[in-house]
Amino acid sequence: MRLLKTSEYAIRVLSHMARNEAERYSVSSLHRALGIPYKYLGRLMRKLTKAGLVDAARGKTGGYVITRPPGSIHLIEIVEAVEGLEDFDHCILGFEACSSDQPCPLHDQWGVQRDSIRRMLEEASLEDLALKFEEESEASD
Amino acid sequence: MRLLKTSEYAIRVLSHMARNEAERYSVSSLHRALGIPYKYLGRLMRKLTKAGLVDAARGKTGGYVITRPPGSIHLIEIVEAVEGLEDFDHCILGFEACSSDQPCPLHDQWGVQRDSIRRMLEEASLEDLALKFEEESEASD
DNA sequence: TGGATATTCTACCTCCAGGTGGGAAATGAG
DNA sequence: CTCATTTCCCACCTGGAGGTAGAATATCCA
Repeated sequence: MRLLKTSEYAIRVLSHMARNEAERYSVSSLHRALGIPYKYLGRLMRKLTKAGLVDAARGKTGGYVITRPPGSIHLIEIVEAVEGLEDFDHCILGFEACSSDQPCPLHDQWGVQRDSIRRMLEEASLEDLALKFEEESEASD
Repeated sequence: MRLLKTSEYAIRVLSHMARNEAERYSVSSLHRALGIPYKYLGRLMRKLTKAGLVDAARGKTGGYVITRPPGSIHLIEIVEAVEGLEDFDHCILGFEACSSDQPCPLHDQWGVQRDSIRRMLEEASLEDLALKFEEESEASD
């Protein structure tokens, strides 16, 4: 009952980048700021680039930038890009045929839970997260 | 956002066994009834034996039997025996320090979801599942 | 007593997430 | 031009989930 670690990483990276929308972040600066393993982070950023969430520039002044306004990027999109959403349609008891026609004993209950989680990820934007993080760092001053 | 396949297997096996509380089920009969890979199922049954959920008997009339009344065994116990409950205390954004004192942006929302799922698994017993399965097989007659 | 049927054990295998290492290729600064 | 900094691409390693193979051990029954 959790996201893949890579999805967690992706959300943390992007909400960090959302605090300065226009700034170019290098892998090494993100690594220093967030403590995510350097090499692994590089591969993750490439993945986010291919997914169109960030833009990459090589060379000395290169780095990554968010492609769209943070308010328009919701967590569900990040999760989808990194690990896909297949598991959100998965029966909690693993029955292939489970559906509203042929429901497993927990079908309805689990459906409510799953939709609720999905809605949470659909409604939370990077801007929301970035703002909350701002508040926290101000509070700790 | 799903249980391990092994937890799904375990729930299916045990709710099947719950339909005839006193019967001894061999691995091969469970394999035939449920389609779970034979050898893998053997290892799972050994695990459930060590967890105390079933009792094993060797030899010609041997097999497995549920140790306690199905109404007293809840899904959360099965999940705990197979995959543990660590992930149920895990921050949705993966922050180590995330707590009510130092909440991540989604801490409260995710807490509600997580507790709700946990409660579903705590309240559903093997007896409940077995009864529902009975209803289904009657309906398909 | 011996065979048939059952659990049990050890050892492997494949696949994927997570993580590491070495070097390419691109690009701006000096 | 040269060099440092960056992204990019390659191969590899580890651990765990899921799955398979073969034999050892225990028990009933004829």
